[in-house]
Amino acid sequence: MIQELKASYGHQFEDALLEEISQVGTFKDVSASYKIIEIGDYIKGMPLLLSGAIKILRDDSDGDELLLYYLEKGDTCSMTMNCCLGQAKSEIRAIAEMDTKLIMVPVIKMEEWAAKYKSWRNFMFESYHKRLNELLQTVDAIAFTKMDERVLNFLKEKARITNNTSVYNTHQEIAYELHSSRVVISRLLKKLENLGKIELKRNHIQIIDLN
Amino acid sequence: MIQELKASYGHQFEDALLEEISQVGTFKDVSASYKIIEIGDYIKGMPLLLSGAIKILRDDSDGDELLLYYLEKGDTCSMTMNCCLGQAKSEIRAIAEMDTKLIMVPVIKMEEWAAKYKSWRNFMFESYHKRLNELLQTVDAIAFTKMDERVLNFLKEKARITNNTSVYNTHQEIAYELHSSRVVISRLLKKLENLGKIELKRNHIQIIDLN
DNA sequence: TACTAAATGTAACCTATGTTACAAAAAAGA
DNA sequence: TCTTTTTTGTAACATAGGTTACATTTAGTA
Repeated sequence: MIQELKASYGHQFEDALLEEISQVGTFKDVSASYKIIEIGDYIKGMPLLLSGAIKILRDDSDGDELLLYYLEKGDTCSMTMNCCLGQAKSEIRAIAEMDTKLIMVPVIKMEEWAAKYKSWRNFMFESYHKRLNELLQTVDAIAFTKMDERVLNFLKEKARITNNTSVYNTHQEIAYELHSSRVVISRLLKKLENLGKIELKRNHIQIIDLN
Repeated sequence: MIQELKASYGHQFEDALLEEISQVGTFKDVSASYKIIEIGDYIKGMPLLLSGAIKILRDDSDGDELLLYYLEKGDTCSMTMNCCLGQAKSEIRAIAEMDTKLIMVPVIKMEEWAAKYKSWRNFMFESYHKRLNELLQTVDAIAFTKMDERVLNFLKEKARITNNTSVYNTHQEIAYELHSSRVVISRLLKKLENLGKIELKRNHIQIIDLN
């Protein structure tokens, strides 16, 4: 574990901190589409991502879903950090987008290390910072851009995250994550196909050129 | 200044910290609709609100606007904290919603105090926390609720912030903040009037019952 | 008071997106 | 192979919200 920890966080954390993390943290290896956190869950630990990716989703009361952003290697979940301070229940759902390795750190350590290690403080602030900006981009996307552009951006981002020019999602799944309907997504995807940007297959979408 | 500072922050900051703040902070008294931060501005200080309220707005590239949330007494701007770490340019616009008193703290102090004072660390984390949640609510509003409900919520929130049952905005101004058009807002306000929830006057809206 | 500018009301129309319904194609099982 | 389920394609229609255009009202001010 300590090697993988160093590979992802060695450049920013002191050895003493890395040591402490490996002492109290528990290693987890979750497979794709495993549900890590559900809305309303009480948070027991703070995840430090080693590899893979996690998608963070928001629900409304009617069960409608919306993709907020992805977490990747070196990231942690600010929402989790949130829960340690104020109310303890999760406001979001976290699902492994692919096979993912992470370390769970007990929440009590957060505060302790914030006092003790400058690098940890910076890490926490930077995480909040990144997440705020990602949420801002989500706001931009839903407030200022239309669905066709959002579909395009979804494909781009998903291809980047998975490092694959094929996106393995059904139209229905994309509709859920963008909070739209299957018919609308099929329609827009067909347009993108006619523009020569993608090719539609069953269960996946082959990306040709998204520019 | 030290009295006003204590009134707003005395319960959460140690005396030593309060003392330091009053040493290095500069007191500002800005009047309603004063533009405190513009998008692209370089941030020189971190604002601590003593009284009044500030609205935080997001723009897209075409100049379209969107109200993100309000800051009130005891709040600070997480976006500002952001700028000290990563890139220094502001992603948002901040405008005084009413006459507002605040203290500007030099950004260098942020880091220093985070190491020195536990209460300051907590304050910073809590600010991020609050802001993340407020952004989440903004996401909810634009993703999951329709314009009529958003108008209603705007009126509620504005009335709460200003502590006044009259909302002094033109329909055009509301349209800007909700990223809609004047005609649409007029239409929806008229519906609310017909429902007996409000009364429309020139330049302001009298709230009757928003439930 | 008369003129001008700002704010509001309203109709008619347009467009993006969502909904319903059903057919066709592909994959998975039996 | 035959049957069933999942996925995709497509038409027809509904609706919220945006746009244009113009009238009316109100407030400021010359």
